[in-house]
Amino acid sequence: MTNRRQVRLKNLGEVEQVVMDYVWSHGPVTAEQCREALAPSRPMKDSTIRTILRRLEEKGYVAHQVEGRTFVYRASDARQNVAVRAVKGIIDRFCGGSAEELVLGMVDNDVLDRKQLERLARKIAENEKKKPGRKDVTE
Amino acid sequence: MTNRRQVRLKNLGEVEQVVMDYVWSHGPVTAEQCREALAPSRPMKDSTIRTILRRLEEKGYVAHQVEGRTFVYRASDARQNVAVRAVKGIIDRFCGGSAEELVLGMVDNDVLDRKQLERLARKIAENEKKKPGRKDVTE
DNA sequence: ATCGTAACGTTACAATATGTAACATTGACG
DNA sequence: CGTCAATGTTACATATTGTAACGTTACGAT
Repeated sequence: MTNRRQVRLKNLGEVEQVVMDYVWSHGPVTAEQCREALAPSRPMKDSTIRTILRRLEEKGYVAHQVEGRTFVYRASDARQNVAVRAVKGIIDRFCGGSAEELVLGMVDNDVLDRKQLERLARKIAENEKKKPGRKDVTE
Repeated sequence: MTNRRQVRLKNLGEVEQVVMDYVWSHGPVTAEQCREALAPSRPMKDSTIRTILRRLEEKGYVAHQVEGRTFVYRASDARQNVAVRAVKGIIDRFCGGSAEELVLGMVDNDVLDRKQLERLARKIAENEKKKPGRKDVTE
């Protein structure tokens, strides 16, 4: 069985978030590319962006590989999976593990409307017919 | 229409989380009650717990009212609503606002399984017929 | 009225997290 | 061999979080 335990990702600071957004939307980048791209809205010295990237790597958000003699950073995991893990953390901390209650709350709070939820249910159901029994634990 | 903008709640530290869990599960408490209840697992000096509660109030998680000459603290909002707001924050930061995508990801990651989702859809649909436009989460 | 004490007010301090960056080293290339 | 790009190392200010000492105040018993 695959390892279910996901590393608890630490929270991101403001700039760290900005950098991650860039990495997620642009794919593998070097520190310099990153710096230049963010310069208009967020001017940073070379060493600054490198520190950020290094810390993001320590936190597990990105990984780098050496290409020639430059570091190319890429996201360790898709944005959405990170989001899901973050939500998982919230569920553990606030809801005693009940995701169902949370989603119910999301509907009640208009984070997710009924139409969306129903559409989701249908979509999932269809998907289920085509490729049945994907890693589902129910019975 | 009522104000939809909720104050962005700051994250909780470890002890802060513990204290909030206590307040959420036991209702209004004084600093002393809180201290005594948590003492077994988390011994704290009187001034310590009071500092925590004060900070929680600054962060908007609790509010106090004076009862005689004691402060009685109570949660400003139900645990579940806080969870939902936290998730909302995640959606903004990671998913560009798409809650639907997030929930889909939750299904893919077994945070929420298909049966739960379908049950939710049904529940919501039923509820919709009886009292359309329900609001508020009963904790 | 006085005083002990419960309850709050104020201030502090260490550890960590976060943003920002200077300065040092090193290796490929002209 | 020297330059320069790219990385390595170290620093430092601010904010957050956990923990707590010390100060002030006023209710209630004597």
